[in-house]
Amino acid sequence: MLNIVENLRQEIKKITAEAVGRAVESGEFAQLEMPVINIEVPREKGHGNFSANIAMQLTKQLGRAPRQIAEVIINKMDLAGTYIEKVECAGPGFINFHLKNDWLYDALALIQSEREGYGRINIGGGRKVMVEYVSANPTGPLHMGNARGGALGDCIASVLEAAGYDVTREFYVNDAGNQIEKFGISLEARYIQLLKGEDAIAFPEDGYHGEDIIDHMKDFIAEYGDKLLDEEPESRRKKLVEFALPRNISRIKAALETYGVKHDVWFSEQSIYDSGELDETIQLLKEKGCTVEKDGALWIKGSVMGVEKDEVLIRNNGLPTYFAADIAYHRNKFLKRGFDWVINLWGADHHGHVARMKGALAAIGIDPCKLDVVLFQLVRLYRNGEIARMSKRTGRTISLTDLLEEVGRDAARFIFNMKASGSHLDFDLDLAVQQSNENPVFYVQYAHARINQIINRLEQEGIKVPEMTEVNLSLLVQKEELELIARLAEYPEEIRISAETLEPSRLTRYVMEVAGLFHSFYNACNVKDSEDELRKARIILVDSTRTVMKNVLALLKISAPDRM
RNA sequence: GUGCCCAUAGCUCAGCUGGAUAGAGCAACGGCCUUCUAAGCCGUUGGCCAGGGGUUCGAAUCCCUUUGGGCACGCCA
Repeated sequence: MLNIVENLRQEIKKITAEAVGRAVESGEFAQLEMPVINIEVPREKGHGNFSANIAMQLTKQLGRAPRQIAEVIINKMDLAGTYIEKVECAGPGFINFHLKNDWLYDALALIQSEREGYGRINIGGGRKVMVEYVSANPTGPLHMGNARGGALGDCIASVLEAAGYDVTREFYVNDAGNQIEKFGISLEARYIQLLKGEDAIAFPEDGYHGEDIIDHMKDFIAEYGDKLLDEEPESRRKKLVEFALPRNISRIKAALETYGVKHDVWFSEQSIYDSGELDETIQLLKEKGCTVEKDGALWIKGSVMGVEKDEVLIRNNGLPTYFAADIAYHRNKFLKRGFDWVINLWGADHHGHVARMKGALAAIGIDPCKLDVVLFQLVRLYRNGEIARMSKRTGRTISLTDLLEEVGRDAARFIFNMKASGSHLDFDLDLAVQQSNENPVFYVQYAHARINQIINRLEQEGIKVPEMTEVNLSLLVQKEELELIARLAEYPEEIRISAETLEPSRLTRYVMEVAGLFHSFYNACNVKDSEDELRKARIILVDSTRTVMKNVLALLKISAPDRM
């Protein structure tokens, strides 16, 4: 539950503010308005562990050169009882803080005591947050967009859990409305075609042309034969949907499970109709004067949503739109179920929906800031250097299931989380299964396996991971050792930033860096054949590295193999 | 046409709320295995941060603009 880096930052902030305060008291500084103090980690190693830019910020107010201001502040600092070794003024007026190595040793001790809990922080304070993701159209199999959204949403949820939120993972099942109609019509057409020949009925232009529709009907006929041929079309379609929809949904569930994605709630769109919440919401909008009738339809005014155009809520055929249901659904999330924060993952092609959704929330009295929409760019698959669309096995569009069969869950989850959600993602199918240094998943897993083998080998020789009380960590002084520890110490901070930016891609990059630093350490520092005391200290470092890598990979739900 | 996203090394991408000399990985080139896993490590080469203006002590980062990509603009979801 501890974030060492953040604690240090706060401490340094306080020391700096107090020093400025003392300078004002003693008259060395004129009365001033304290700016927000920024403490950052400098890129350049020689610039210390932390750096403050307050002297530059004060130049205008004080009318003095920044370096002069910095000198005064440094002289007023009280460093007793801190990790700070020295403070110096550098460059145009930065105040750089250099820390004693003790902070690193204490970080290692923290990892040893927190173990699998290391990295967890509590910026969430147990607040209820919903992450709604995948929410694929249940009329067909999961595609690459769902695959990226699934990996991304699932990891966002995990990151928020690690950051101290009470997270609910939700799948919105679009089992109502127009596309279910279309699904029924498509099934019906295939049903008749299969029984009476292709020419018996024309397949609807805007129907679902996928092979899976035909497969459903083949199975239906195998089980029930032609008994629906003479049925009323409307009830026939209903029965066909009742047959096929649950099959699709359970297939989606199965595919997601293989993928390591498990939603806590499968929320049915139809239930919004059935519970009366849809009518309630529309009534509410009417009462608030947010709606207008024209051309036989009911519209929500663009003006109340802060967007240009009005949007249809109820069509002139009396049926509500998806948007109307979506407003009611979001009202349910916040008001009926009391979520403090809702995060939706949508493909970038839905971006047009964001502003009006937030606007509609505002119209029904919900703070739109409580809704965040993470838009992710679409995925392009490559095989043999060319864009791949079709599965080798099925000859159909590549589904999530096909992808998992081809590259496996670890590679899929890792690669989908390597890039920021907003950037386009090229997924190289060949690379994902390559067992080489070009494949980042293997690079990371190899590092973990290597660590594990070091510790195993030592244990076989009767050497165990020592207790902290019998270890002198200050023997760890080599560059490779210190850099590795420093990065391990930053894990809770990485969680914080990932949670705040909703970017789990930070963590895949982080774990790659840790792997890299470990490999460097491994090549520079021998563990097994070191002198006794040093070996103990190095075992602690290696074991801590294993803990951190395991924790990151567990969070991403990627396996951490013991040997490779 | 209007709106949103994007543009950084040959390629794929980082760069947190503006900070000091712009970073990784891959590719290319040169080294390192009788020693805990060479699926590894070390080193070298490689950049007018798309162009132009502005804001300021300071800009890849913020604002404006041009160009070049992607997407959305339906009584679809």
